[in-house]
Amino acid sequence: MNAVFKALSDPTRRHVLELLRERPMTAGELADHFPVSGPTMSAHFAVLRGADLVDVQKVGKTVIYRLKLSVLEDALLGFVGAFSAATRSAQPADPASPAPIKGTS
Amino acid sequence: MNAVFKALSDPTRRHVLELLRERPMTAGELADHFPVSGPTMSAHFAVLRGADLVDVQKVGKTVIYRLKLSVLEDALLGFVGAFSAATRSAQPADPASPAPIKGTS
DNA sequence: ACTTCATTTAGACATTTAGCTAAACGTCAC
DNA sequence: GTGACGTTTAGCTAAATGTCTAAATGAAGT
Repeated sequence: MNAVFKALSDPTRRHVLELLRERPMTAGELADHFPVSGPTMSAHFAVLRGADLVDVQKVGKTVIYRLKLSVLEDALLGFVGAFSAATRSAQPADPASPAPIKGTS
Repeated sequence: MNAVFKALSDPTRRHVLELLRERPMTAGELADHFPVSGPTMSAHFAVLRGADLVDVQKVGKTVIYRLKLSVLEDALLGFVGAFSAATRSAQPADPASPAPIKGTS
């Protein structure tokens, strides 16, 4: 899960995922969308693979990348979901009320 | 939004947010949960402030941090939400079907 | 005023990261 | 097999990041 957030911390990689959201694409096709070198893109792909966010399929001399949506959803929804769930009942969020602080008593 | 994902890329900072999910806490109280120095925690807090993920309130000689849930939700749900929405109608995700690739034709 | 406590700032250091070029690897077409 | 193409690996540099200790700041208590 850490790997997923690490992968998402780079704008280029997030954009790659957004492109893959529409349809699977080859490495070269993805790379065409960015002003960086091929090897740099390859490194980004490696990070996405390391986070298990993409599936790889070699077809001839091209490599097709495919989004693994469930992994992305599990990580992000799992994380933010815990917050929302736990907060529907607590968290006054009122700037005027100091709210109890423990430990510094 | 980039700042939010950058902030979330570190496990310590994610853990801080999870602690703040329960209730607001002072810097020192938060720091007690981690095996790193005070200044290191202060740097993490600065990143969270930079991402606008926390509110700060100085009370006497302590500083109270408060989670800004809406910012977290907007970033994460906004991002993953676009994926899920766009995908409910497309994305076969079937390993057996190559799916059409454009550009390499 | 002096001290003490909570937190941040400053400065240093090691590691990681994103980027590059050049070279290697695999596959296809000839 | 040779050459071209798509992609990755290797090796490098510059910048960013996480960590530390020491020092500065600010508020409270004596």
